[in-house]
Amino acid sequence: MTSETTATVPRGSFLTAVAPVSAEEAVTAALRDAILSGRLVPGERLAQAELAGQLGVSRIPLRDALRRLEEEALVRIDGRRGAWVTALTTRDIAEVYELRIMLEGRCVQYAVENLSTEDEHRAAVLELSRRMDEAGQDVMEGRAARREFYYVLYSHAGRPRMHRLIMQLRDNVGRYHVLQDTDLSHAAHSEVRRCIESGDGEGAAGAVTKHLEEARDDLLATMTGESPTVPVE
Amino acid sequence: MTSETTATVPRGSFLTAVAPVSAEEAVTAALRDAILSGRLVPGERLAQAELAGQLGVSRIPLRDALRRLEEEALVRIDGRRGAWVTALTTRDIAEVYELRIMLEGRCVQYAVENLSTEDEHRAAVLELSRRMDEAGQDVMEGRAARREFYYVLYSHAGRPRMHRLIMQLRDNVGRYHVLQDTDLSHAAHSEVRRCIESGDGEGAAGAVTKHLEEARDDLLATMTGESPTVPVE
DNA sequence: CAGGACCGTTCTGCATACAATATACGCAAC
DNA sequence: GTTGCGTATATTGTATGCAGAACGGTCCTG
Repeated sequence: MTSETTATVPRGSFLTAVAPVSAEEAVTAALRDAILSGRLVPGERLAQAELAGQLGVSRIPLRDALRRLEEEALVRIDGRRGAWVTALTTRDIAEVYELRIMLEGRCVQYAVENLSTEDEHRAAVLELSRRMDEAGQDVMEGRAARREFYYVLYSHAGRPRMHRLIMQLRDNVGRYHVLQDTDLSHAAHSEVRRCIESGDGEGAAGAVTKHLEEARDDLLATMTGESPTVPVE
Repeated sequence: MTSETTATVPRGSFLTAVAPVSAEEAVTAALRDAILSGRLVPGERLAQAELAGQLGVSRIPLRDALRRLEEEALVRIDGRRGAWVTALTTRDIAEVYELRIMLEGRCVQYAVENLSTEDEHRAAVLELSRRMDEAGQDVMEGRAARREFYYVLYSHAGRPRMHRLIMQLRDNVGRYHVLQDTDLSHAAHSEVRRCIESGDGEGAAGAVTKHLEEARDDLLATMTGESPTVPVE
């Protein structure tokens, strides 16, 4: 009940997976995927009528999707003037990483500690970890595998708000990474996996924190040299 | 449509921003105020047509308002079944306070440090602090004053995401407080004010953290004895 | 008498249509 | 040549109408 329904949305310029529940949800997923994958670049204008026509829906669910993505900070809606794909400045990036470091360290610690007493869940998480390591060849596939791994891992922290927040922050900065730090990430993820196996929550927190600090520094270093991320206006 | 209804809606208790902008924004403010003030209690059903009629607008802006409040976790929308005012469990309360403690300690420290070099802004914040102390007689007025004080204070941390997040978390648990901890709060707020005057960021962080821990314990103690906060279904 | 299925009602989600506002272009005045 | 204003266009926000799903009640059946 997941893949066959892609035919419901016709001329999908950007469209990968469609949720079969409501039009708004399908449009949200399509636009989110387009933004995260980079097909819709930061600063790009999002015209309601144009997108609605491309996705084969009315403007109402599309507006709802834009508003939802605005709450996820992927889209910026400015009064009656329109909507654009959010463009982050280096200051924004730094803030997002500061929040991630605060939240993810704590979250992964809770998750690892909880998993130490839930063998079947831990096995599933470790299976995702293994798949994450294997899918390192393709760039987008590796990114999706990492996202799913941490999504499931953090879901075991027993803190839904924290979990949701972290994933939003991840998605926000993830599209800015140029993806050449795979080896660096690989080491950090292996460390996290060992901590899951040994039930070392604090160790996992330290590994995640260190990994995030390195990723932040790496990203900020690449950004400072370039143009300031497409000023929206 | 009727011009009279627009006058009833605003109720701009805290000056967040600007004047009469859109119907959706007015409806959002009205519903948010109703939820935070307790006129709409947790678990209450929110029917679109009924609320739209009461507020004098169509169902479209009202739907938008409900979706926005859902993102603020004040409303829960369940598929095609309807919308309810969010009811928090003790576990939810604990998580929200854990997040607040993590975020607000850091945020107030940044704010106080930044204010130490911006005299005019610091004066404005201290003025709000004074007004907060004076308006302690009326319950709702005191709550609004506290909210505005921390809103403005935290806005000087230079971290808009953190600021927005904190205010959402505040609003979520604020409506559950029974408001008899005013003297306790008063001492904590005085401590924060002294730290603002002296530029002691770490001291402010400690005061806020301690205050939040006490407020959390107080709220959880009152909730455990009572009924489990209106189960939604 | 209890349980389940059918049907009417009610509500939500979506599409279409209309109104209002921001933007862009052209023209005139300085 | 530049600046300010007025009009035309484009785009968003909102209202109304319609289709489909969820809920409640009633009737039928074991």
